[in-house]
Amino acid sequence: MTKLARHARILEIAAQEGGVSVTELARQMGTSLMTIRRDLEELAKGGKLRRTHGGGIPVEPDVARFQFSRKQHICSAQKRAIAREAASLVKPGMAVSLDTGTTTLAVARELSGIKGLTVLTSSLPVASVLHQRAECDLVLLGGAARRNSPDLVGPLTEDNLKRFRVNLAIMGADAITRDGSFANDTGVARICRAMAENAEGVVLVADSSKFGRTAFARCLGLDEIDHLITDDGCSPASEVWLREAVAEVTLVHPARPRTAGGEGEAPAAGADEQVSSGGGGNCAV
Amino acid sequence: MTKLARHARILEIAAQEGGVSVTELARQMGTSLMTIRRDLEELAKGGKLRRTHGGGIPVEPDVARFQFSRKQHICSAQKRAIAREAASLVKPGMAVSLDTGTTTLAVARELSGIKGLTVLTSSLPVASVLHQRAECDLVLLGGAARRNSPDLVGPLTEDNLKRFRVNLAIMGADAITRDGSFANDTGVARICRAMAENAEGVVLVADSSKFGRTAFARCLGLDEIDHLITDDGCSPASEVWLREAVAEVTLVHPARPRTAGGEGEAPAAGADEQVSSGGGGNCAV
DNA sequence: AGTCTAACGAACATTTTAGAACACTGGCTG
DNA sequence: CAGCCAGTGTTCTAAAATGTTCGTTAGACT
Repeated sequence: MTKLARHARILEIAAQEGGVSVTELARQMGTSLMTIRRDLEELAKGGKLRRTHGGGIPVEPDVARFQFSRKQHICSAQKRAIAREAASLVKPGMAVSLDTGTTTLAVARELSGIKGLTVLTSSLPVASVLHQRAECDLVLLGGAARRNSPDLVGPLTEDNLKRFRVNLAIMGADAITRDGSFANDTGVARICRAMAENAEGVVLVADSSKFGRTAFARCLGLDEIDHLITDDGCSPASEVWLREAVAEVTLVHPARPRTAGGEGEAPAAGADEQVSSGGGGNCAV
Repeated sequence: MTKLARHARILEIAAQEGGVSVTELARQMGTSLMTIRRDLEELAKGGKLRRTHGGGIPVEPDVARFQFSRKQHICSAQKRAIAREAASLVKPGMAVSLDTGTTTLAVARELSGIKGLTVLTSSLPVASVLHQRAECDLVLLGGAARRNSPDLVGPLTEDNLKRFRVNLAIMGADAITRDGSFANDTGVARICRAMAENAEGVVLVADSSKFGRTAFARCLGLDEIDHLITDDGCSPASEVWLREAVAEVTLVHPARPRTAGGEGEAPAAGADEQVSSGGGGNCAV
């Protein structure tokens, strides 16, 4: 085996496996360790590989990243609990649409593992979470990219939505009042309405901080919402009118840790950076 | 698993999940807790991660990332030169469409600074590069997300394309023969055709390694291409039939450093170009 | 507020790897 | 043919990485 052949093979393996080890390569190619080291050194010098102790890894994997404002750590425990509840409504094989927002993003994270899903979304973060999940068909709605927000709006998005029917639309809101759910952006509100129109069931996910505040654009009337999922932090008064107007209301209790997995989630809204020790349970976003 | 490989993985998980925990990472990577702690310490020291009790959170948690295959570094000098040449065809105020591929991605990078652009794309990396560029209106075509590639295909994408007319379609290819340009994916090929149909001008960007190889799905005939931009590594024989079939062909010289403006280079039609006779050169992909 | 658990980080022991120096091989050129 | 040279293997020592133990401390629970 010639040097160039080894180099090519090393790069191939590195790309495929995500990394190579000197000892493993030497064994595989029947050469000495020193030879492999010299190979790696050369490849690293040429920028084709990143050298590590004991081996090498491919150069920076290419990522497309969409950055957006960082306000998402707010109410993370509540959002996580709400998201779990919402995800429990999604059954294998369903088609669901997710609109933009931090809470729906949390839902997307919880959807992993549900098989045979088809997900329709206008949110790039949601798409990013579900992309490459083997069990999920992902359809990204077209549209104009909002400048400071990684999601798509506009007539194209709305028209695209008309082409699909989903079992469940899971949507967020910036504010909820007796008059319905509201968003700060009219484009987003229109998407929200379009999603609701093309879904059998409409689920609204929103932490309790959304009650009693107000936002610019109306999305949905409370009577259009089939199921509202929020946390137990809303005022008793709100709960009364909610239960009157919305077909089904679920209050989740984020503070109370759940059995499986053992996640002791940080309770307070102020504790934005707590990563609890337990299982992977740390949804800082 | 080596140290750097772990570091990369940790950052990846942190970005995707919104946080990591020491115990979880140690279990997942089969190392001791202390090793993970030292990893996190190092990452935190480098500013790549914020350390928390029990784990860490990404410094920029609010990022949508789409990972894709790591072959971008291949022929990067050629691609860059080609991209510059292609970008020089784009004038302020134009509407252009970009299809998927590493070369078109390079073009997107070179487009920054051109004012008043409207860009239409089915590629998430391209979108990510252009997103938040103040001078650019970005329309992402809807569609099904391809599993191992961060781009969108399918009937929705094709239909969406029909709604727009652009001045220039800038497209890549996986292979180019006398029969035209080819892609490895039929969906991508269809998008390519749809883009060409709705554009006043069609520019094909492809490094010379694409010649003489073959790919599965045909995109465009050579007569449908208004302008082909490639590097000087293609064989003289290829150059002959290219110039016969394609309206305009530009060969760029990546080795020869260009002046700052990037536009000064002559189209090199008659210029003495030392074309390496080796055929595709050393470009693997 | 007090107690208890889990995480932390320092110090040390152990294993693995790096890299320099030198020897060997086979093909090539003068 | 001798010499050269790139590539390779071998040996050895320093350095790096990792695991383990243990006293300390930050958070979580009551």
